[in-house]
Formats: sequence, structure tokens, C-alpha cells
Amino acid sequence: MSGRKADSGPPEAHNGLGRRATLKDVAERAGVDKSTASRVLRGVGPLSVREETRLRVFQAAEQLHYQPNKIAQSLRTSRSRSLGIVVPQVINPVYTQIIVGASNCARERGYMLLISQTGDQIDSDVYEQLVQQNRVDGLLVATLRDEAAQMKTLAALGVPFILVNRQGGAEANYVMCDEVEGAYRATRSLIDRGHRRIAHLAGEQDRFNAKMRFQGYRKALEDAGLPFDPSLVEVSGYDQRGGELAMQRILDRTGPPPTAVFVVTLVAAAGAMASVHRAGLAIPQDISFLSFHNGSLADMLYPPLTTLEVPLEQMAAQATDALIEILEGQREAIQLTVPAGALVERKSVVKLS
Amino acid sequence: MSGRKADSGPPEAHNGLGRRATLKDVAERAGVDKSTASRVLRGVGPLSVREETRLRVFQAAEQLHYQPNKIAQSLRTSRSRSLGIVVPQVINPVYTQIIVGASNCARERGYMLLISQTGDQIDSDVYEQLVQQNRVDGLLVATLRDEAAQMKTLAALGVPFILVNRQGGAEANYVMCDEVEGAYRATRSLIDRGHRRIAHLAGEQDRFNAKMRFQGYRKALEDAGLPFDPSLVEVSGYDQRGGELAMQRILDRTGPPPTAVFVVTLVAAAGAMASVHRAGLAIPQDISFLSFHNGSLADMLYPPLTTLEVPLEQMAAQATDALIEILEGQREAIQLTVPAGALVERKSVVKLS
DNA sequence: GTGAAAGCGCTAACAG
DNA sequence: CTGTTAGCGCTTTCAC
Repeated sequence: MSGRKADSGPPEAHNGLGRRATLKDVAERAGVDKSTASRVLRGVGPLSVREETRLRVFQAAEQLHYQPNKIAQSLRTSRSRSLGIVVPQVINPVYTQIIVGASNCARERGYMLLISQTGDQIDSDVYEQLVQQNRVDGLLVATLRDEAAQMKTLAALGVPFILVNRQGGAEANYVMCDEVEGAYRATRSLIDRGHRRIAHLAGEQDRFNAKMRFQGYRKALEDAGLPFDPSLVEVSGYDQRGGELAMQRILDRTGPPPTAVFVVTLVAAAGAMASVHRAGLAIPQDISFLSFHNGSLADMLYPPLTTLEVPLEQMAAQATDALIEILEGQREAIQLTVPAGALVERKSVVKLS
Repeated sequence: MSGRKADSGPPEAHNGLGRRATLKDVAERAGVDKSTASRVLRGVGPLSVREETRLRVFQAAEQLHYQPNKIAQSLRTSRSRSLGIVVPQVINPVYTQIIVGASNCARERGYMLLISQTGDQIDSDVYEQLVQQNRVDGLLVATLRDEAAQMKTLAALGVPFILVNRQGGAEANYVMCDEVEGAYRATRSLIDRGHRRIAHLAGEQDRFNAKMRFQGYRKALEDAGLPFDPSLVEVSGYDQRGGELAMQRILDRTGPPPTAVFVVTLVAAAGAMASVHRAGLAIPQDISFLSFHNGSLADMLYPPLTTLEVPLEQMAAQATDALIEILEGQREAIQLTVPAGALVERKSVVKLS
């Protein structure tokens, strides 16, 4: 997995010394200076070390179960080879996907990933903890607010950072997906199945993502020549409770209910569906559901929820790759918008004849 | 939150120097030696520093926006003030709860938490990464396998570790919950509601937790004078797909189906319920469901799932507290079993008359 | 009460 | 090709 071959033995250093071996130990045992040992071990550039010496060093290292002390390396090089990722919460599958993508990618490239939750508000303490204490070389940012203030704080940190699934102004690095097009396609699929009264459970409209999804929804309506009915739009935000309440509000309205609803995110959709069940309505016979974001949760719901896939894991991986490249000077910036994923049809959408 | 008072200003060090301030900078500005500055700043013991000097140092530190370099501190003290937590995966709400509990507690006590996924198998590489590279002072372990081999690996690491929601032999530290009693109570509640044919979707029986829950289930049956019917037990494991398949197997059986099923964990229950829906059966009218572990997922399912709460967050917090106490020499060991939580009644269990 | 000095384990010039 | 030297930023004896 991490490149090292099956090293059956226990990782503990059962070398002759009563402690973990240091570079000095290796050097002494190999009969060279520690600087030489360092050179060899880190396989630096055009190996300016005699083959025989190299061998001796490697042997010594192996025998002593030598593992370089990362802390010392960090102090010396002022690079920690770790990345921070900051998300509002870890319970939401959307963020979990991002974390998984980033974490795998980081591991493959030999970086550690420190995960921080902000709990929904910008907490500059979080950044501080990670960066100012020299723990991370760069930041992956997937917090909610995309305000200028946050961008300033981040920029002031003096380490590279990349927004994941977010956007933050002209200069900021980001990896996004084309949410407008995704939401358009999602809504469109509902229209294609004969729906005319399509509700939207939206995110708070000061959020960039929420706005984009709303925009895609409206455009699909418009292109199909359907009227936009504001009474069919409610703000659910991104959580379960919000989805529940927003759906309730729509159901409570007088006038014909929607035949379908396009929800801004998975967890809100779960809440909304619960509301519909509670109202004694059937999904999809009475109301169809379609949600932005795919995930295993979609299969747990009843009925299984049709979703529009967003390649969050890949996006996070790309952001991580880019961040590492930036850190290693192989790259300057990244401003990438990938297409949204496919429509994953399950059982929550009915075709109206 | 982290003790510091509202420090409006940006965390970036806009001090006179073109870089982050070091202890030396502070010392010079305060007109003292860096050792003195260090003493003052870390508020060491019976302050053997004149009040006036203390003040000067604090002022200098503030003006320079001084933040100690944790890496340097680590190297010097060989303590990183960070903890590792290792879980099989981060998508499962059970582990998310553990992570949240540990993470909050760690933060409060000024420790960082490094989260690692093993992806379901013991990966000693993971431990190595965390420990051998001097990144963490101790480990919280919530991986699946509780085999002796793993315990040996962990012990060989030479850092304190605590199992969370796991058990690992007589010597290992752990924070567990009384799962036998919990499972007993859960099953019992089904019996009390008139159920006689109660199925169990179990975890793999080489897992300690799975065994305990199974045991509680059997004991409840026994105490109620109900026969144990092996054809009512299937191994689902802890995931959705497993739950789906296991439930399918039970439904496929000839002979009377169960009227209720007690599931080993939330996610498996979600899968099992999907199977039941697919079979065209109604929950709870045809089959009642009750699951071990509570979480917001329970409210997303249809119908909302009755669960037995397990205080994972608190357990993780207690384990974290204990680990820190051990690291700081205020404690030797911890072997704690807390009671399982309350039955959270939702809509998935029907009372049979 | 405070300063001087040593050194954690490592890397990176710079010599030789 | 390899060794010497000089720290990274901090804590911690040990003197004064």
C-alpha cells in the first residue's frame, strides 16, 4: 500500500539500542557520517554516493529498523508534509466523500491529512491551530461560507490553499463542479418525465453552491417554457431538519402541491421525504424526489432516491494533487471546474403520462 | 472555545519582522533571554520570574503575534501533543460519532487529533505512520479486528493506546459499553411487545462486539422462555449490503417469517429494511425492526427506526480524556464499561396484541 | 530571578 | 564522493 514491501516483522524497533534508532545510529553502524546516511536514505538527486556505501547504509537502516523522525525533518526543512482539510462537519456524507478522496490521495503521495471541523461557522482558530503552529503546509477548504472575510483570513495565513467544491473570488484556487449544469440536467430530467409543478428545496442563498443549483433549476424551467412559481421554492439548507421543515411548509400551502421536488442535497432530501411520509403521501406516486449529490444514503431511503452524482471524491483528490504540486513547486495555481456526474436513477421519480 | 479571548485581528503575524516571530524575537524585544521568555510563556510552576519581567514578555509576545512553533516544541520535548485515532472507515455513522467525541475532547484539552482509516483490515502501516514517525503520543483504536496479533502490534509501538468500543484482552486499556445488557434490553423490548419470532442480523462472530450482541439476544430469548431458532439468525456484518443480503436470506426461507428483527448495527438495518421493502412487506406491520446504535440516520429511514442508543460520543470522549491523563502521568490505565443507552422508540416496532 | 549552554534529530551548504 | 559545520525553534539543566 505505502510502497513498502511486506515487512512481516513488528514495526517496533527491536534493534540493539533500547530506543528508536536515529540517523546517527545508522551512520555509525554503516561507518559513515550522518550527512551521508541522510543523502543515501532520502535518495537525493543524482546519487553522488558510491554504490557500496549506499548498500552499507541501507543495511544498517534495515537492521536498526530505522524510521526517520518526521518532527526533526519538519523542523529542519520547515515543511511538515501534511495537509489540513477543514469541513463544517464530518457526519454529513457530502463531507465524508470529500475527506475520503483527499485522504486517499494524500496518503498515496506520502502526506498526512489533518481533519478539522469548523462546526458551520468560520473559526479562524481552526486555521490558526493547523497552520500557525506549523502543522500543515497547505489547506484544503470545504467550509460553508464563501465570504470575502474568510478568503482574507486564509490568504493571510501565508500557506497555499484550495477550495474544494467551493468558489472564492477571482484569485482563489478551487476545484468545483458545474453545479448549474448539474442542477439543470437534474431538473430537466424531471420535466422530461412529465413533471410541470416542480418544487425546489434550496440552500441558503448567500451560499454560492446554493445559488448555482437554484439557477440551474430556474434555467431548466425557463428553457422548457414552464413558469417559475416562487411558492414552490423553500430554503431547506443542507441538513435533515431543514429539509423536513421546508417540505412541511410546501405541503402546508393551499393550492396544488408539486408533483416533484428537486432537493439541494442528500441529507435535506432525507428530511423532506420523512415529512412527506408523515403527511401520508406516497413517494413517488404523489410526489417524486430527486436530489443533488449521490451516496450510499440514497439507497437506504425509501424509496431509494434518484440523485445527480457529484464526483466529490475525485474533486477532492484533484484538489489534493494540485495542492501538493503547488507545495512542491510544480504548479502555480488551479481553477478547475469539472462536469457534474450522471443521473443515478432509483425509485423516487415517477413518469407522468 | 480554545481559551483565547476574541482576538478580532487576523491570525497572520503582521509584526515588524517579515516572518513569524520566534521565541528569540520575543525575548529580544522584552530584553530578556529566550529561556526566560520560555518560562514565562509556558507559565511554568511556581513562577520564579519577577512580575515586571513577566509583563514585558507577555507584551512582546502579543505585539509580535507570537505563536510557539509546535514542531520545535515536539522535537525538544519528544511529545507532539497530538493523538491518533484509527477507525475502519469514516463514512459509517458509528465511527463518525466516535470521531466527533474524541475530536471535541482532544481540542478542549489542547491536543490535535489525527484520523486514520484502516479500511477494514489491520494495517500496521497505519500505526507506523502515526507513531513511528513521532506524530502522535498515543492512540485511540476503534478498528474491527480484536485479535491478539493486533494487540501485539499495538503494544510493540511503545505508546499508550486505548480501545474504544472494543476489547482486547486482560491488559489492554479500553472504554466499552455493556453490549450484552444493551442487546438484552433491546430484544427484551421486542418480546414485551408481543413478538415471539425475533430474527437477529448479526455481525461476524469473530468480532467481540458481534458476539456480545448475539449473546444478549439469546439471553433475552432464553429468559423469556422462547426457543432459540438458528434459522432466524443471519450474519449481516456491519454494512448495508450485508444487511440487505442477510435479510433476503431470511425472507427466502420457507417456514413462518419473523415478526421482528434485531439488527446488529444501524447501517445493516438500513440495508435490511430496503430488502423488506423490496419484498413488498410493510414495516412494522409485517416485520418490526430494532437496531443497535442510534444516530440521525434512524430518522431518515422509513419508517423511522427504533434503536438502542449507545453513548459512543461520550465513550470516545472518556477514552480521550483517559489517554491524555495517561500521557500526562496522572493515570495508569483505564478499563471502563459503561451502560448502554436508552431505547429510542420511533416507528419501526409494532405492538402485537 | 535570570542567563548561558547544550541539544532534540535532522538537512544542507560548503569544504575537502 | 564524503565529512564538517551550522543551525531549524524550542526547553531544560546548571550556574551565577
